Amino acid sequence: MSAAVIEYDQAMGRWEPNARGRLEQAALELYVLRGFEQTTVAEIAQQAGLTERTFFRHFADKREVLFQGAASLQELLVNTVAGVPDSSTPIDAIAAALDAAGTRLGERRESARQRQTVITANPELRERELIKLAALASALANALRARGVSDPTAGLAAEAGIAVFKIAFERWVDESNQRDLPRLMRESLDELRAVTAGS
Amino acid sequence: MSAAVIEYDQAMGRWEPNARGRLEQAALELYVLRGFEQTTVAEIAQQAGLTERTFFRHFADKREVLFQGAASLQELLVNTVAGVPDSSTPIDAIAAALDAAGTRLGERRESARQRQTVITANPELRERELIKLAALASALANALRARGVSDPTAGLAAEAGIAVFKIAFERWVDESNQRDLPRLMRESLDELRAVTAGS
DNA sequence: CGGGCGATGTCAGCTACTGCCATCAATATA
DNA sequence: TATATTGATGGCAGTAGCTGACATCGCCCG
Repeated sequence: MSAAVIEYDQAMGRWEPNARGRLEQAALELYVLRGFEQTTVAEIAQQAGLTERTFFRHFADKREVLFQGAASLQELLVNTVAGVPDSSTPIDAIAAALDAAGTRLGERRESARQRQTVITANPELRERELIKLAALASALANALRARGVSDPTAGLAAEAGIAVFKIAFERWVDESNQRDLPRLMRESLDELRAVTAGS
Repeated sequence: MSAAVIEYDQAMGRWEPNARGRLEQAALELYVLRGFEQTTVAEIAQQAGLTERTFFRHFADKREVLFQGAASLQELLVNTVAGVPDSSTPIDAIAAALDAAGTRLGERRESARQRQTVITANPELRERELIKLAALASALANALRARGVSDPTAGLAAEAGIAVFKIAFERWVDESNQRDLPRLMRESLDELRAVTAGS
């Protein structure tokens, strides 16, 4: 199933709709096709029928175009933590957030895999991914503090949650197994509980 | 205590000793003085009495000059995990590694603080720091697997260990408290145990 | 119909980073 | 002692990411 490669090029005038979306799609296609480093921003812009300068008005840099979903994922995590019953422990709130994230990300498996293949193939993109995950951890910690969780605990619970997220997502991507992402999240969290208890 | 600002400049000929060390020192001084972004590689090289081209022969990029200690820290962690008694659990091995790392890093507190101030002030440097920490986690996971720890557990224990490392180091840097770094590592690990057990 | 306004184009410029080749100094070798 | 070799450095040109300044275009609003 080859994704349709749509070319816009110079024929299109200005003000065709959804410039940002066209740039995103063009970037992903080219990153998959030739690799991240071998793709220039000028090429992306050309394929989207725009100029390089316009690309940088929509995205802070060449990497950021791959991480547009991060903001809404962060919002999902924070809202989930905020919406959990008052009686819940910090780790329960984290578990709920991981479940929500797993459900959301698990929906479009193939596109997630494709994107992740591009990212893991390039150290610069790995760096960007890691700082996005760190931002998620920071937001989770804040959400826990808003629930009254005290400071070192909030940070640790958030970091531990993101660690589980990373491991579960990694397993989900490279294994060709049947377990879905929310299940892997729960299993990984249980394994973290087991390993920290062991001593 | 102001660090002596040594200038080499054009007067020095080639082949003055320790070019790499001079570049490191010049870079740190300028990053502290003017900030990372406001410092050009040409300026660093000039202050070290070298050229920009030579800088890039010693360091892969402008950020890498701040992360030379990472390799030896990774070695320390891996060796510590490898040297722990066979009877130890994974989390014990991690605890030992964190203790060793805390002792090592705790020795030069002021220079660590200075370096960390530069890093946290700049997102690009934060990204580099995070990928170095991810490399530590990966190396830790490998060291655990070499001890026979099975796969999801090894990765989770390693990630959890690095999470504790991050939190403890952060506390050590911004608080002006008396607790030393190894102690903060132990306390943070205990808090992680407590939070994961809660549910 | 005209003027404001936001999105885009155009252009010049800086800087990080690389490849290629020349040059230098120390060391090995004849 | 003279010379070849070698490793580190300099010099230079070039690419690409990214930015600032200004012009231009199309839409909307009065």
